[in-house]
Amino acid sequence: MSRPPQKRRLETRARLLEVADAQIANVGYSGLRVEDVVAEAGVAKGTLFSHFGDKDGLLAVLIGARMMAILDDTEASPAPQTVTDLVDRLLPVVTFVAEDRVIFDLLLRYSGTTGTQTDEVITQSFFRQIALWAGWVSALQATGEIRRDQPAEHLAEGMQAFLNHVLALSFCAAHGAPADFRKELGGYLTAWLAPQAG
Amino acid sequence: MSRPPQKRRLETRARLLEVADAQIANVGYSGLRVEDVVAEAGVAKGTLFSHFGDKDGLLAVLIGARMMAILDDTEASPAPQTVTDLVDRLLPVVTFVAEDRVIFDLLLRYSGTTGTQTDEVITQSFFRQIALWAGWVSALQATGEIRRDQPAEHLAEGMQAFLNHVLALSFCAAHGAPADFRKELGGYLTAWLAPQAG
DNA sequence: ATTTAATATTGACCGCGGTCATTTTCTGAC
DNA sequence: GTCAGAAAATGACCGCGGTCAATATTAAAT
Repeated sequence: MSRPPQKRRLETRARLLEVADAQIANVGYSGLRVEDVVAEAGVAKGTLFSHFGDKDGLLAVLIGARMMAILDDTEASPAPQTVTDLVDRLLPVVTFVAEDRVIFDLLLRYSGTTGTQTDEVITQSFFRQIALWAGWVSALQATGEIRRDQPAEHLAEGMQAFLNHVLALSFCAAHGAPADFRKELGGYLTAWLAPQAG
Repeated sequence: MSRPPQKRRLETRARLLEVADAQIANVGYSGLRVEDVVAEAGVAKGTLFSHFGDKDGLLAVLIGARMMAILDDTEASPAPQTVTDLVDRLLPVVTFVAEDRVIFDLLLRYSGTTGTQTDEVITQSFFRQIALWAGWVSALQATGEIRRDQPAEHLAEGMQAFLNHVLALSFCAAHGAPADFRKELGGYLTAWLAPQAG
């Protein structure tokens, strides 16, 4: 039958993640090459794939970890008091996602799946982010800063939709997302989240 | 200086597109292999890349053409009279985009760029679609079916944002988009487009 | 007709992600 | 200790997108 993973396997996995993370700091997510990772980690190619399935699986773990770190910071910071504050709170995530097209694509790909082994972290980070935003929205609904005619979770998912949209357009065009973020997404969101009668 | 393309080149390009389109009917967009296309077209590999840059460039032309065909049909049909009608009018596009993950990715990638040679068609189709939707929205704003506090173009882009979001989530989850389309996107859009005071 | 220069095409070659039968290493049973 | 069997790791191999210096074709100039 199936036994728990052995010590050696866990060490190999940790070393692969460590090496990949270090190399990404130099060449970026798009520039990462599997052969370089296994060479520096001192393992064979097949070993990496047996751990993470494919290259995206490896990246998903690293990206999920960074998303979690960003969410840790964000949760530690004070809650937004206005819609403008709320939009500003999204900046760290947007900046990270805009760092590399690969990040955007992978978050889009893994964010909705029920967690398997490889995409566990990235999936959790996604739901955690929506929950965090919904909490903010709910608080601002109470103060009348945000419309009350829709549930906070619904509005939070809408925020995600707008964010994806602007990021996608930003990747298409030459300009990076963070620079124009406040103008474009800010305009969408403030209008959309504004209180309304009925 | 630069001369206009020669007859032979145009013929080669047309043949490549023809063959690729036929093969896609069998194997789907994801299943298309460059080597098969050039083999059946009777040209060398490098020729294809000199025409379309990369595989995505070839697919972009074909996808753009299909988008244009869908838009032709849609424009020929009667204009929507209600928000529900409007949501229904989006179905042909959604069905097409959901046909293959590659379509979604490529539309996202090329839709915002200023037209170069390869992505010209897909870019035009994007702007045409937004303009078409904006026209519908504008008409429904006049009859009071849709909120008037934002310009029609703004709302049309928002529709695009929601549509992308739902499609992305649909690709992540197991269920296909068209089935749940009316429920998810319809819910978002009707609430968002509803008239409001202020 | 011949030359000339731009254009169009070729096909050998490469990079890199991914596979899989084989070998090595570990763990528990006796 | 040693033997059996599972887990882990190996490395030769493959598929396929993409490149590029060399070659062939075309159209204009003389």
